[in-house]
Amino acid sequence: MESGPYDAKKVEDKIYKLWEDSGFFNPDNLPAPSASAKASAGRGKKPFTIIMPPANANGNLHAGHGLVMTIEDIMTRYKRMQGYKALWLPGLDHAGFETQVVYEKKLEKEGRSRFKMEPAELYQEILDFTLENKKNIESQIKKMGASADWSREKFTLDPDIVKTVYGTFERLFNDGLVYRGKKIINWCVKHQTSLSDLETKDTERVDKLYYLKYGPFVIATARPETKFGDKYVVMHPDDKRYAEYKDGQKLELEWINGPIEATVIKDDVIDMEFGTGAMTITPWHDGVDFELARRHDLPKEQIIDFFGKLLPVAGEFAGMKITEAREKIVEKLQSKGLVEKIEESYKHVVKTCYKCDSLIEPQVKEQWFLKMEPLAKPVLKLIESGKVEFLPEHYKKISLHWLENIVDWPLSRQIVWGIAIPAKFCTKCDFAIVDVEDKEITCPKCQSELKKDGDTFDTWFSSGQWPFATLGFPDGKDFQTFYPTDVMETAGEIIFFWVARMMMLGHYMTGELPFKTVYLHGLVLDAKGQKMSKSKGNVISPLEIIDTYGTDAFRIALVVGNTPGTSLALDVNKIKGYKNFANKIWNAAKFVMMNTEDYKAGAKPALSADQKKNIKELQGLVKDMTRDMDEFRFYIGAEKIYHYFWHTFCDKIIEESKADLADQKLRQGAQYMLLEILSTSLKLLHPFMPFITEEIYQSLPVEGKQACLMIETWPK
RNA sequence: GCGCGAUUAGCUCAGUGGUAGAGCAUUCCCUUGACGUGGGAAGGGCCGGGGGUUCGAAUCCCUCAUCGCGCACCA
Repeated sequence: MESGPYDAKKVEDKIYKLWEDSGFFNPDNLPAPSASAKASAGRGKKPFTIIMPPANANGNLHAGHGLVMTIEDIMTRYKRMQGYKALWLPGLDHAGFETQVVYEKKLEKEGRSRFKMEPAELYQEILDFTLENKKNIESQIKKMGASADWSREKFTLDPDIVKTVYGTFERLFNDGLVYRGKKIINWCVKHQTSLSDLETKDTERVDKLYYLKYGPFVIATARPETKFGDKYVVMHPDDKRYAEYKDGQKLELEWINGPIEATVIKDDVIDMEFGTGAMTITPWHDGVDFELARRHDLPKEQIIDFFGKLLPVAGEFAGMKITEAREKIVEKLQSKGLVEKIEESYKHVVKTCYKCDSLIEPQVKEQWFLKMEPLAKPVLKLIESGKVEFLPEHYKKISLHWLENIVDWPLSRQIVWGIAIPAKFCTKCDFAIVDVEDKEITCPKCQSELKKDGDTFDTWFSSGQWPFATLGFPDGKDFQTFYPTDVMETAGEIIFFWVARMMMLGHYMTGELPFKTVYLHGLVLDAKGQKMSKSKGNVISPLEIIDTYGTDAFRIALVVGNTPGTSLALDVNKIKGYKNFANKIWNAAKFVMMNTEDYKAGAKPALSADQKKNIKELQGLVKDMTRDMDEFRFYIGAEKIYHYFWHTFCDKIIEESKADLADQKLRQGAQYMLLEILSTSLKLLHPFMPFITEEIYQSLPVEGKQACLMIETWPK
């Protein structure tokens, strides 16, 4: 060991290489567990599997990734040391929409636009960008010390993954679960694609509420620019104010661009308390209206195009952006005497795109949808019967609630960056077929020409199949060995996006839930508990932290006191504290080595009562910590070994051993005890701080050492 | 509107029925041979309020308050 303080930079890359060269990241290369370990644990070579959440290959590793890599590496290293055939399968995600958004920003900066590019050209550019970032992220994951099996690495666009995704789509289609529907979807005008409900967020806004005269009625609306096509006026059947008007009654009235014929509809979705209790409907641009029109079999007409501009139905306003049109339309209505009043500050909530904050324009569009209820039902039962464990537990209720109220999932995205939907439509009769082999040319119904679907899948459709797709479903050897996996560890934020869908798609395809335990971590926030963001300038970059404090310090700082599901306020002072701890470990090891140069490994020397007591105390810690690790309480296990190592081993045991070492009768016992405690502590610390513990282990003068600490047996 | 969390030392958080804990921060002392990235000591909390169950409550139940989040509605 070198003198001076611990220098992570000199150690980490070297040690990572040692591990990679050892081949032990690959569970197939792990040595059979020693007879004693096997007997005591009774586990033999049972597999333990974690599938890494595929990291988005569109930027650098952030602190959240750091946490994922740390927690999953801790689990993997712990199980590996316990003799399990531990597989941690790494992966990267093309991250469809997310990556396209990142790339579009880049294009914007360069003064370019995706809309001026050929799709194939855009795809190629994003592919190059993604592959470049993929390499980058991979090396950054390695920097975190991830003991993942890189020989099994998967990318969401790998041909075998795409094949699996297509197979799933085809099966869903054949089972009648995937259907093509002309339904209302969330349309992002900026990104020119539809989005699922999960990809939108609610934003509170203060707008004007206009009270407009609509024949004998007054209707309240915040969006007068959508009202051109409104030919139906709806009220509650029990509303006494409108008792004289009958369902289906027709009325002639003056509207924005002239006289129209309107029809009265009675429906009990109407809230009599709101506005005047009467409203007109715009089925093409409003979910509730769409549903109402469907129930009453009313026609739907598009008013706003996909770029947010008014269509010819708006007459003189056609071609105008809705934002400019609104005031002008109101002016016209006022001049016609059709405005009763304007409420100035109407507080309401609007849907916005979760990426660009622009207003979502509901549109009716032909899309592929996935029927969710039949997929959710069996999973609901399995969750209820406790077939999957949630950490923290309350995510169970949250998942059940979501699954019970699930809505169909729009799968189509109008972006190039993604897995193409393997479907075709008839150019004449619009009949849709799934054509995975890409060989159908004519419509099976009318023999007309078929056209390829130009859309791509929602990226979560492919990542939702990740656990079984990565393992080579249906007949790969790994699938037989490692599926279902043990733990799914990911961010609580994506419980619906990802975890719930993996359970549904996994169960549908394989008949089994894809994992037994769901461990959900919270957000990594800055020291003040604020969300990290570039604009706030409070982003903690893992790479800079690693450079300054070392990976081990970063890792344990991420874990101590971080209970599952709870956000973590990450303070550099905390990391600094653990850097000091790394140094403490280094120096304690140095002390032990300096004082055991003449130690003769072999027969166990006689120990004094104090020496025995110290070893016994350590065994108590081992027992405690093993239970903490088994129950996923890494936050407390890490703290225990930290506290023990520093304040018991260093402050008390080492100090007291100095006298023993000077006494020839006690020296051998002291040496034995120090080495025993040090080597056991290194094992206990290894999952949290793999680099420094491995580095010390490599020069430890003990018998029966393994090639590396990584495959040592977890103490008993 | 419904639901889910949180509320414990200055800060960040552990602790689910048995005499309040950790880390950081603070104060004082120590130029001791592994380490000053260190050592020793100290101060600091009616565990959000109220009520209940219990021999005993930070912990279980009810209720209120504040903060955060999710879902639904939103003409």
